Amino acid sequence: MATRIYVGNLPYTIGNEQLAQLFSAYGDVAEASVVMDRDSGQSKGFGFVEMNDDAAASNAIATLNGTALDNRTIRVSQAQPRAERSNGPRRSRDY
DNA sequence: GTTGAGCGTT
Repeated sequence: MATRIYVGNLPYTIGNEQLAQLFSAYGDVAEASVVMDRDSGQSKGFGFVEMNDDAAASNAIATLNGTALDNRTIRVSQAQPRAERSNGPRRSRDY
């Protein structure tokens, strides 16, 4: 089972590899990505981590949630499903 | 700075 984790309130100094290493301490990280702004390339302040072991993921969430990283108190929780990028909600012609 | 895209214009 894979668990996807949302990590919010991240410092802009955090990258996807640092995020991966942060969570890899609690279990095997399948995927880790910090959301970057497409235009500026800067971190949006949050990211996502996917772990194969849901127990390790839950442990990582419980441990890392509410902890201060750099100078920010990060928010860690299970991620919500993301919109489909192939056929997302079109807002052109919003009636 | 708090839930991810991409779009090249439909």
